[in-house]
Amino acid sequence: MARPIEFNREEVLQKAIGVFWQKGYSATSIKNLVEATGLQPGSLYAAFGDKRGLFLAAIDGYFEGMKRMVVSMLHTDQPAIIRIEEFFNRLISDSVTDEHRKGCFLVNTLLEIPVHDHEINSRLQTMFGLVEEEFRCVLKQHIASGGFDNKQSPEELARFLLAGIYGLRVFNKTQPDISALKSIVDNLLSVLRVGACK
Amino acid sequence: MARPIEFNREEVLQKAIGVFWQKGYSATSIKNLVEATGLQPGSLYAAFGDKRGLFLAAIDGYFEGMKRMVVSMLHTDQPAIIRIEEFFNRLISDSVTDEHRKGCFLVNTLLEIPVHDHEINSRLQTMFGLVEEEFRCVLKQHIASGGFDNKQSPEELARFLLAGIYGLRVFNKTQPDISALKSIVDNLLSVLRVGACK
DNA sequence: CCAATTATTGAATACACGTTCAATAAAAGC
DNA sequence: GCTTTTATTGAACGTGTATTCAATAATTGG
Repeated sequence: MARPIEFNREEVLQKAIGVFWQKGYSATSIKNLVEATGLQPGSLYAAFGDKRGLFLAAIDGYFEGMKRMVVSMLHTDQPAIIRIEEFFNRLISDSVTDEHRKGCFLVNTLLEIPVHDHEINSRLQTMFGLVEEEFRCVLKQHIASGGFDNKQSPEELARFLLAGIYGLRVFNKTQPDISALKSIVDNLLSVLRVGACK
Repeated sequence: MARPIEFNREEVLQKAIGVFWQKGYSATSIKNLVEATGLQPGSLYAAFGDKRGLFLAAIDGYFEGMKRMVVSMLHTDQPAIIRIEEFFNRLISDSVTDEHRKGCFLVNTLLEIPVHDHEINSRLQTMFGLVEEEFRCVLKQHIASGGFDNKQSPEELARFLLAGIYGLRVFNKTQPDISALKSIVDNLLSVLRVGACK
């Protein structure tokens, strides 16, 4: 027995993600968000608290999509090493497809927000930690199937691949060149095969 | 025959770099800069035009220091591969030393500023291009001295190392752990040695 | 149809922003 | 010492900011 909410929260959130993603937190104004979402300030504040609350919701919403992508690429029935290759191929095609070259919203946020902002940074740490764990898991499977010798620990390699993702996303900002990205990925993945030539 | 300037432009610029580096462009206010430099708004505007002008000067000033560092590490009389190793060791020690974990000012800026800002982005592209060229040069020397076979082009490897730097700088924001950084660098540099086991 | 309840509106608020500029101060030439 | 020139000051300006809130609208239960 009350007036019902007129907007779709998920749609509004996705539009807000788009704005924060493209402009960053500081450079995004409430006016930008009002225009992008079609909601008035009051409705935005009723739904998300304040600008920071909406930003936190945007981070979480973005990560949901990212997690779905990571899981869908890394939990197939193909050999572990192929799954990792396909993951990086997907990363490349997403990078070159994105005409605004926004990169990864979470990486952008990581570099924008000062380290003393623990609320945001611990969130990001958890999120990247989950991706790292996915890689560890796949790498363990790869090792279990005789992928490479035990000189290479899955922990170490997962970290290396994570840093590789970071490197690719930043690189794509300066040189959005598909063949350059491919060559970087080739070199990245060559590390996974080094055990084979001992 | 006029009143002389009272401040040291270089000192002021270094202080401005510090502020922009820590907070980013958008989140830095003129008030922040006034407090950090000790100059009043008018003097700041007389010396650098406006906020953006001061930011551009800050980028340039930062790159000067960076270039000096890169050249000093990469132009020694040691073997090429050792110079690259020492460069990355320096990168690690700088990363763990920096208590505010500000990372690289230029990488931060690259991710903050939208791609359509050509003035800033072309500057950054040039700067990173110069670093890449330094690596290419060292890698050519390494190849010339029989470092590895010709399957590995210096162009490709220089790009890979550049992406490696990006990866390390971002990684350090989430996990400022020296042993993790070292292991990433080990894996990075292992790519340079892969030709040896063919 | 009439409360009761909640959503929406968008003007209003208080403050922070980047920038300017008239007033003042400090040096040098004559 | 007076004029000229330029640097410094910091208040003032207009605009933009995030946020609030009284007024209004839409729905439901009685």
